[in-house]
Amino acid sequence: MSVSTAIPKGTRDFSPSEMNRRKYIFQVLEEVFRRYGYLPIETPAMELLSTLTGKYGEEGDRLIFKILNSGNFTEDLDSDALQKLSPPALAARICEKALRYDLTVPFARFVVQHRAELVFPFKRYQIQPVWRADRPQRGRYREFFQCDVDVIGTRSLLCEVELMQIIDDIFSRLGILVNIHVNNRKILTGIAEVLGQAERFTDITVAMDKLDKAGEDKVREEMLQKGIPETAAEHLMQILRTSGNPAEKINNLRSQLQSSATGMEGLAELESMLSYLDDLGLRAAVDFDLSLARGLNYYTGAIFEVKAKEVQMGSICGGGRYDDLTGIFGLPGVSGVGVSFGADRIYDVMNELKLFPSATEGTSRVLFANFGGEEERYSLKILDMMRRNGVSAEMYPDAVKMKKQFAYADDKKIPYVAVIGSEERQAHQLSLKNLNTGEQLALSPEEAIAKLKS
RNA sequence: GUGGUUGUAGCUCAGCAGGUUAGAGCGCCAGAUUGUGGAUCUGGAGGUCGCGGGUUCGAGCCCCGUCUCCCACCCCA
Repeated sequence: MSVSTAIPKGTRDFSPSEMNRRKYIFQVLEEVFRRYGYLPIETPAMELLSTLTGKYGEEGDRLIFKILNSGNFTEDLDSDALQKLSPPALAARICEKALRYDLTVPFARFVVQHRAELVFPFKRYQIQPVWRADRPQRGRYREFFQCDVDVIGTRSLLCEVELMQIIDDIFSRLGILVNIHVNNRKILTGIAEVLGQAERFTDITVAMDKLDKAGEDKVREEMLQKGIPETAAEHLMQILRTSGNPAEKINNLRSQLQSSATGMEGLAELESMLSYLDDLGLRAAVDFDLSLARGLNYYTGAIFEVKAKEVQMGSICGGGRYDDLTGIFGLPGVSGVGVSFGADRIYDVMNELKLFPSATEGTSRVLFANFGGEEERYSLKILDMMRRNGVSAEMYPDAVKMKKQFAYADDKKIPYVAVIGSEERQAHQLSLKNLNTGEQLALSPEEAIAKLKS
């Protein structure tokens, strides 16, 4: 009777070839992040539950993985309390830790905690897994990597512009064609104000966000259900129908949102950002998408979302500006902006489109065949010499049939096999066979190294 | 949290109206004269048909329960 080899729902093992491809994505991200002046940090997998709750909206709170306290955690609970407490209240009593849900909130906590040592504006990147107790499906995992870049400590719109450049840079390097959707929470606030429904902001944005997926009727229906007056819903629909290129949309909205100072400010910000981008000329298509809202309720300014053009998949990158995320940790008035790249979805997209370069398959450059005895000892020396000269090399550990050793090289996609039998050893040579072309040459160790490094 | 779907060899799946020792392809292992792979040929190993119960002379196939997988909604990377 053996224990099941199953792993928790929504988690995955990664094979060597998958890891090679994943590493490739991380390398590209990291290289670009560094090129724009961002530096790495890491934070723990778990945070105090109180650090995380209340930052992601009601839905988000439910999806936080909580960690049961150690010891006798029911000690101060009578059975009555167990029955009566709501799930969140009970969780607060018996769980003081939780797995991180994203990297932005831990980052805000980090900034406040280490503010004395940091140089502001602080630019950091962070590539770590996060956990969500969501129900898994296509492109959705319970454990996945986020790759965040954020600047905190400045309100400059140049940061938004820079993040857009980073997004453009990364996806063009990876070869993924994308649409970048942008909007501004202030514009959404303005719309809610103009509708006379400022206090229903969240309900309105949540409904609006579904526009492209569900359609007008469903959105209208949801709003009425949430108790928003029909006239306001109708007015919203009219505003959402604003069409044209970004500049036209902005102009059109200006006349509609005149009475909202916040809304006008959002439009000005967006316009300014887009004009910088016009100068810089991004490769990706940038679309002002009025229905883009984003559920994370800490965003206050610009918001972004990136979707792959050729694959049906949720967003592969998203983010925005948050004005007061550090406030709750005791440092008010510090504005930041950042985006998060979803490495796992990017992987899925690239896999589907076969975008991984063949170099990511790589392993050793050369396999030394093992003949055992004196030849084995001699081969080991040459092998060591290869490694000291920067050639990734390995020797088959057993002196088994050549057929089997060659098949191993073939399976591992090792391009060369070095054969050193008694003849080669006496001649101080090795037979180097290229498995792709079938060509086999008798070379000195030095010549072989030169060949393998080319 | 809501709705739907799936569960047979390591993988992808067949399995006729319930009837004898459950199949295929791929993969794996071993050979085709002992220093050369990816091809071909030959042979072989491997399954308590998700789990529990029921109906039946008899169940992979029917019924009930349960778990699981995947998909969609919600939300998001």
